[in-house]
Amino acid sequence: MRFAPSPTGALHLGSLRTALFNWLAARASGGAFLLRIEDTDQGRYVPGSEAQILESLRWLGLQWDEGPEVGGPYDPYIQSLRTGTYREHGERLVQAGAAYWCTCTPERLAEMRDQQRKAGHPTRYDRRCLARQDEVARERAEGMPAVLRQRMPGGVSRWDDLIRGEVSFDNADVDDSVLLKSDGFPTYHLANVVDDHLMGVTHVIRAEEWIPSTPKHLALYAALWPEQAPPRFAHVPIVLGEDRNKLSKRRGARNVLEYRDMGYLPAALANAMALLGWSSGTEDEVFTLPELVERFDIARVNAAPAVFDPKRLDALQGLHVRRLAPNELDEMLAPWLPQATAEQRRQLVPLLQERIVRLADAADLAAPLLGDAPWEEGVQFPPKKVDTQTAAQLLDAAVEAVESGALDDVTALRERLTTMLDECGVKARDGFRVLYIAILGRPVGVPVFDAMAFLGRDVTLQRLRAARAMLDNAWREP
RNA sequence: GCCCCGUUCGUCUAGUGGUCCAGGACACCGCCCUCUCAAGGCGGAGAUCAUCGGUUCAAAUCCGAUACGGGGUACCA
Repeated sequence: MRFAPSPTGALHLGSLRTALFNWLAARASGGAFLLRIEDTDQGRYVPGSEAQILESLRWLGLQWDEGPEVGGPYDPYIQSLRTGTYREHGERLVQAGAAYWCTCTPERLAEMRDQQRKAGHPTRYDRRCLARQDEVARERAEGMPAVLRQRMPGGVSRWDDLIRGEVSFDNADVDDSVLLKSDGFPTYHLANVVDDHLMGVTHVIRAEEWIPSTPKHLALYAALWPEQAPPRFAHVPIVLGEDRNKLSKRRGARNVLEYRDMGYLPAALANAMALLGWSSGTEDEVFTLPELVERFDIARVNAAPAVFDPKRLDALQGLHVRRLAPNELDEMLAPWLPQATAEQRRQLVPLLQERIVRLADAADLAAPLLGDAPWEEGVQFPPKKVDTQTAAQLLDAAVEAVESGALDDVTALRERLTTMLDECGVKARDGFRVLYIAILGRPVGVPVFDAMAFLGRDVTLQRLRAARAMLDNAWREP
């Protein structure tokens, strides 16, 4: 199984899923996962994108068995370093009568296609150069730019797609594609087939957009290695955005590294992507990577395109976060809470684990505990259903209790204050909002008594008194 | 234009001729729990299985046509 991205940009969710399915299929069957960089288009090459792709795969945990950096028996795994091989195979195709040189200009081709379309015919090369190969050879010798074209055989192409079952094409509808460009680089069709064969690829798992060119690949395998069976093909459906179009950067699709930087867990992202088009067949849906490997079967992948739902990713992410052992989460949170000491983080984890989705959420939740707690813009104080007098009384009682060491037993403190509020006729759920605002600066957040214990006596008293002072001010300026 | 692929709740899906007047998950709504927010538990609403026709005692499941969606049609991958 191989994943063969082209370095024309960062790794997006669509290609990520293709990579994931390849990796899972390889791991599930004990096969090798091979990574190959298809950089045969010099015009579209984006510097740095290759490194980004590798980093994305590594972050997700999709380790490749052969490929860049790790090497392997068929090194190099970068197509721009293998151009000699492609030319040799191009030559072999010419000898076998399966390819021919062509010197037609782009202008002529465009005009030809125009007319074919107008006449209601499929657009395909008219083989003008095939009929004048001697002349073309002369032109090439004179330095005229030329491309090598595949000579598509007649008949019907069919294959048993692992995902779609039998697919067939009338070869008369398939074009004589360019195999070697005039700059000497191969196109995908040639490079891909040659490399997959030479590298021993047995299963080609790629996106659906390759279905129409599979007949070309099949013809190439047959011409080059007539004795051997071509690899099996599995064409996975496209991932769509919420607008039902193919995910694209322009429409706000993010790349893998952006999800990492937002604080998603690699396991959650992989889980969400696996569930797009695949299901275990049971009602379980939350899986780690090893659990996916155990259950994955490429034949269970759906043929229909799937819409990516970020809400589903969030839900899965929450479940994965809660599944983590406290010390695992602790470790993962470290980069997000740089100002916290190891001990503080350890105390924070139980308060955060059930409340965060993205790891980045931890920073917001913990902010009032690790630094100042400025009051949220527009916060109502005292809050609804709590009169100023009760709020003052509550804060006074809290101050007094904390002064006499109540933070050693916050449960008792809570009970005391609850009783006090009862006597004032205010429900605890309403009254404690006063405390939330005083301590955290907003009416919601981590449990306030735990927060006070975390902050310690001095900071707690300071914040309670500050809130108390606000009430006095409010009195003086009605 | 030509070719190919697809079509089950808003979304992801289960379902491979009878056990499906279609099951689960996310999202949504309600209730419970509760110091807030979450988390968790329970419940609700939500799909004439794209449409039409055929095969069959029986069809979401098999066949055909139509519609709609998507992909391809490059010296991009």
